[in-house]
Amino acid sequence: MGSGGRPRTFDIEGALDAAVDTFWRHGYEAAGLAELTEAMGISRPALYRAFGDKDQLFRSALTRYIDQNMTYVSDALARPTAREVAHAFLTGNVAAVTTPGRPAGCLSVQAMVTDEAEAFSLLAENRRTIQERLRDRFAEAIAEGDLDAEQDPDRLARFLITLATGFAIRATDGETREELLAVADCAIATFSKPEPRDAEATRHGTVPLRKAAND
Amino acid sequence: MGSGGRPRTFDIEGALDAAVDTFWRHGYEAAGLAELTEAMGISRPALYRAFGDKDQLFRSALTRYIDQNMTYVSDALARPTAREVAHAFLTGNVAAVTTPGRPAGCLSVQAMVTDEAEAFSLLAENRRTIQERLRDRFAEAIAEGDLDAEQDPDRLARFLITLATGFAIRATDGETREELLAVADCAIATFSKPEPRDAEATRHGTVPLRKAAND
DNA sequence: TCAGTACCGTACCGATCGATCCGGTACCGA
DNA sequence: TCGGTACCGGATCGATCGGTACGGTACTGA
Repeated sequence: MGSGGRPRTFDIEGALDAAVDTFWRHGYEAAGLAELTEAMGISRPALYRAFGDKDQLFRSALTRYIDQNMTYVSDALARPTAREVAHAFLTGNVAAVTTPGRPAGCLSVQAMVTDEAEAFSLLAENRRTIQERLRDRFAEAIAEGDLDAEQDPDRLARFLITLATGFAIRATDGETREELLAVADCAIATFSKPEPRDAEATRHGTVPLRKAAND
Repeated sequence: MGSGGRPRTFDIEGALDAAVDTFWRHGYEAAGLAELTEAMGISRPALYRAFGDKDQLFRSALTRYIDQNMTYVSDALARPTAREVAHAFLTGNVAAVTTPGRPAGCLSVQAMVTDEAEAFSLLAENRRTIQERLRDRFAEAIAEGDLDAEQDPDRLARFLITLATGFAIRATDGETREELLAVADCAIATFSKPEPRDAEATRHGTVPLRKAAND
């Protein structure tokens, strides 16, 4: 029983990186097999042998993209205060979507064009996962007294995710890193501390309202 | 020489509306001729005779979409205070991207997948135009004393556009209108008035308050 | 040496893409 | 009545889509 066979003649991770770049630039539908194989430097059958089909290749590429380009999410969540979490998340996102030498925007948003394909659910699921991690982190911050108790963790998490998603689109519109960072600063103000002595000022800076329905 | 010819047998505006819906649901690339012609109820050659080619059809559809579904932008800009402008813009956008019976999201964002096509520039240009109108409006608000003079009109406009763009994506992720409205309320707090002391009625933003002092 | 295995890539598959050819038809003014 | 014109749509175009069949090759263990 032979365990061998002809060895692969290309670097599979290098090829995957090229696939990430291609999907990132053009999205799922617009990235054709011809473009993919040319960027990856391999033949069409080699792609199918190594990665399955186009959909599986995209899933592999998305996983690698998340591992390599969204580490700022975990980094942000590890910050000690809610305000720092929000700040690190937004600035990290801006940096990621405006990295020189890489395609503008975010693969998770850029590829969303997939017309009700299976891959679509992966992207929304990724955003939902990050949103849940942010929400849990802000709930913790409230429990610790780090964040105003009147704030809704779910709403704050949604706020950050929505803004970050907007950053990805705006970056592909040509917005610069500095411009997006300035926008991020607008949002940080939402994450004020309880300010026990001057409660009224805190109340002014935030907007207490009906809590969002969560499902 | 005859000026006539066989009359068109379909409603060209109705067909265009169907095209808007199809592009809205699937984006530019994913909306195929077969799907378009079926939705529009006309044959393929009829489409080309009436609208030119696919690209020109999309431009016509985008124009009609803007005319019919983005009136909230002009409405928002006409509000008396900067805070009301911001509030009306964001809530109007949320309503537009979560209208029951219509596709979730925004055609201008959904169709952005067009792989460096000419149509792409139209979409970014549309966002830039709106951003400029908001910026001018906020500059005016500062001049009138309606908005804190330390605010940057350009940054505020960018902030709203970015958030609205994010709303469009998040709506297609399945976020509900209420959830997005709650997020919008987060952002309204940024538009504070020059004199923070008398600001008490910042509830859920439904009741915009005019500045008690002069202007 | 030789069967087994997994890689290689040329050439090709059916389906679908956007776009058009062309014979037929309905309306105009002369 | 008739030439001119513009719309009608079935049939079809070449190009490209995602995906594969297949003959050839390089490595394994027996």
